[in-house]
Amino acid sequence: MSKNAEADQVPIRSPLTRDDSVNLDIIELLFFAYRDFTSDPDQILADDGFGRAHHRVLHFVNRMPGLNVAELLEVLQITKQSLARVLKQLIDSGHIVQLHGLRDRRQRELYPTAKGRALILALASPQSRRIRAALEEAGVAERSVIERFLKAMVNPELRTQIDNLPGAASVNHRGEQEHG
Amino acid sequence: MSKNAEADQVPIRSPLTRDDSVNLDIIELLFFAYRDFTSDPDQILADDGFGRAHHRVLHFVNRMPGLNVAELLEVLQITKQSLARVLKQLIDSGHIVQLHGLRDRRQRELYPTAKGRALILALASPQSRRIRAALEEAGVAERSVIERFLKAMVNPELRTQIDNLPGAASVNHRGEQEHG
DNA sequence: CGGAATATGTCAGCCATATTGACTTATATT
DNA sequence: AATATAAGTCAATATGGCTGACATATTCCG
Repeated sequence: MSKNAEADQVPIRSPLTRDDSVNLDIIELLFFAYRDFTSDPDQILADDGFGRAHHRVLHFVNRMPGLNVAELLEVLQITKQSLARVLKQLIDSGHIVQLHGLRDRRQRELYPTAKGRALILALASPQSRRIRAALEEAGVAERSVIERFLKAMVNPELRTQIDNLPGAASVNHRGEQEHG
Repeated sequence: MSKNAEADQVPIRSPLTRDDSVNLDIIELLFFAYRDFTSDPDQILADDGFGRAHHRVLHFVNRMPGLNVAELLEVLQITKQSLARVLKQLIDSGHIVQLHGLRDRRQRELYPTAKGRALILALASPQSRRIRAALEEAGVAERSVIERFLKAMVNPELRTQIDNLPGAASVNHRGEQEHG
């Protein structure tokens, strides 16, 4: 019953192209671009026995020092059980430290150490270089074009996450305004 | 000992911003954009008990019908063992069929069925819609700007993969734009 | 022809990252 | 004092990767 018993197992020989009403070029380019983009830091991370999950945690802790666990989970959109192992390793390795919240001692504020700051800079470096090279190579005069496009790709209800990042690109959309 | 015993477990309180010599905006936007971009098809895939790995296989088989297993592995940059389970399920479910190669009967040429073609279109639809909306919302007049940038993000030695795709965007670098 | 190389498939085990659900501990709120 | 909240933890499960080893069919080559 797992097999499909229908008669029409006929192979379709025509390639799906961009003219088939869907936007395959960019779909595909996003796949390739993101794959190679994320491959840069992998070697560096492997030296510490880390993976991409560690990278993301480290990134946002560096970006918003002092954020608590709930806020981090909100940004990453994962569960606390998923975060647990990764965060524990980053703390054990001395890349991140936890402090009790001042207002609320139940909360744990997460901060990078000098080691954690150094690592995220090392990880960002090749990615940044790749982006700079791509902008130049593609002849993109205004970086904001790319920023606006990428931001517009994000689910509207999650864009506040981006806006809340310190010094984040305050890229305006057309006709969209944030709500307090 | 696994713990870092150094004295400098001092929390760094200054956020890392774009001015810290690295290109954090776009790094971050790529993370958010890709996350939401890939989330679109997940619901549809789940209906068939599939995941993103199935999506990628289905995509490239639809894009280049008749490609063989080795070629597919080359494009996806994974091992045959990783591909095996996913491909088997897509064949069992009647989304993909295999034919013996004509020149070389050892090879298996992979083709989508009508069912497979229908599914990839269903998966591409929300992604395509998202891209179209983002281009408009960001006020991107020339789609080729985005295409050039994304392509330039790909490792040079892998760009031939993109160029070999049928009807792929023949995006020139260095701003020499031409459209279909 | 016969042996080597190749394309594919498969078995087994491992790892990383995610999930859900249930429960504990410390602290805050009412 | 009771309840709610923030965080941590244990257990089980799924997905999608990986390596290594080996089987089978087919092609290539001497």
